[in-house]
Amino acid sequence: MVKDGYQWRKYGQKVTKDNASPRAYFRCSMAPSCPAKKKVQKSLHDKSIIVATYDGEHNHGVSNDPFKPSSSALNDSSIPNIKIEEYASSLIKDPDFTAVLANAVAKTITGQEHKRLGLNLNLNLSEE
DNA sequence: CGCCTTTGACCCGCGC
DNA sequence: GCGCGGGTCAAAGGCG
Repeated sequence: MVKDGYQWRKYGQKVTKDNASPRAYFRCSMAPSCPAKKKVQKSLHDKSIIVATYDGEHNHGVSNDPFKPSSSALNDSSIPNIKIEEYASSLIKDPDFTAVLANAVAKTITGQEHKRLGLNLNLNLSEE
């Protein structure tokens, strides 16, 4: 399972016609009524690429921001199977992620979360 | 003990 | 109106 700083609870899995790989559906479990949703599926022809589609925005604050140095998300427990450098570089090269990163940085500076809509993260991650 | 994943069934919108 | 495809629910079992 791919972790990104939020707590997700899987509520469904479906194999679609245009993608032989099963697609997983996640919902945010940190807040009781959080509209944020997440769909995870493998890329069509490169099975090592995991595509995570985020829908909606979180109602609640982010208690564990994965991009903050003080966060434990990148330090030890979240990504046991790959190198952090590979993880970071694969994220940084993605334009959509850059927007998220910018938002996260802006939030650490301003203390406010900026509005953002659905986004697509193409993570070069291995599946757990 | 509580939260999570799993899995099949159900539901809903759309095209024919 | 029916069939199909995609999204969600909910019960059961597992793991920390």
